[in-house]
Amino acid sequence: MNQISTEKKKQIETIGLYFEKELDLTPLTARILGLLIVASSDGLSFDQITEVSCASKSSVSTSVNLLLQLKAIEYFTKPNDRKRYFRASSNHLYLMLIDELDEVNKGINIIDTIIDYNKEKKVERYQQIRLIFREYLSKHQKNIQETLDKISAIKNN
Amino acid sequence: MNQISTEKKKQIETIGLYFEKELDLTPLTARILGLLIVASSDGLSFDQITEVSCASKSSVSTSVNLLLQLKAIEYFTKPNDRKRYFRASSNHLYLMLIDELDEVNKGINIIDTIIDYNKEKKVERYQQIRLIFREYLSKHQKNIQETLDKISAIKNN
DNA sequence: TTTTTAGTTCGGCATTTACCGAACCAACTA
DNA sequence: TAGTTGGTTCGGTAAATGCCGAACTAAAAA
Repeated sequence: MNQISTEKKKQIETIGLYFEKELDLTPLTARILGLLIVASSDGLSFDQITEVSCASKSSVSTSVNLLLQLKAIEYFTKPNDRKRYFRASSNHLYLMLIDELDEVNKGINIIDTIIDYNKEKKVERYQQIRLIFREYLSKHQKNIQETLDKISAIKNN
Repeated sequence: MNQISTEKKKQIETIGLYFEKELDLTPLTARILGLLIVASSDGLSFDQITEVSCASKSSVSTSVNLLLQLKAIEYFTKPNDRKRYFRASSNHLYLMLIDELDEVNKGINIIDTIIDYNKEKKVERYQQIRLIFREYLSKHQKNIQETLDKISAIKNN
């Protein structure tokens, strides 16, 4: 990762923006995650991250520690090398699903309340749309749960 | 909507927080949407909104106009009454789905890129998780698309 | 015609966000 | 032991966000 192509930089940016939204990360933290996803699985050192991300050591420190805490990234060491090398784990996908499931469950509670409010109201068409949306949420919930189960199965070998 | 129970206030808050995240609204704008969802379909006047939401006229003006523009709410008038009455439309659900579809499509592009990067890398387990996640996104995409179609069908009577 | 009503516009301000630099520390190295 | 390496901590700050109040406007009412 000495040199980095313009193409890859664009990809890092795109991936960063995506995770920034999905995982509620700051721009820099998301960019670092993007970087470590795109980077080779050999990992990047702290210094390489600061260099490529064009950020200060302190900011990188904060971001990296947050990502470690979220288990979105992990580190390893090499023999005769004090440095830690960071790489993306696959846990950010799992994390996103957990978050999403939580959000969907909230959504289900809310839509159920709203449906209940409007049980015998006039605007029937709206209620119909709400019920369709409710069905969508149920399917979505099931899809997430099944995916989480599959991933868990792999994690536990 | 002269009096408003503590229970309802809590619900408005909860709904507000939900739409704040899903539709990227400011706290106040989201609270107003929540309020109009919970309120009776008779609608609330501008003044009632300012009163219940405890916000300034200027802030309410900005928020209401944004929600109108998003078609998340709509207004109607009563004979011999200059006021506009606002109520939630069902379009916020449609809006959320459009947003979500867009996000899912971005996600699919990204995960495909990542899968491609790691085609012949060592950490096979990660790749497996990525493929499972990819499958989840496909299903999710299909679910959204089908829901949008159903809602469209109703909208066009 | 004057006043009131129903809202809009715009400048400002308090708070929060996102990042930085400088000082610091702990462990290894010469 | 002194210096270097690999980070961490913490105070500060520029910019963005989110809301407000005061002044304004267009239309209706008196």
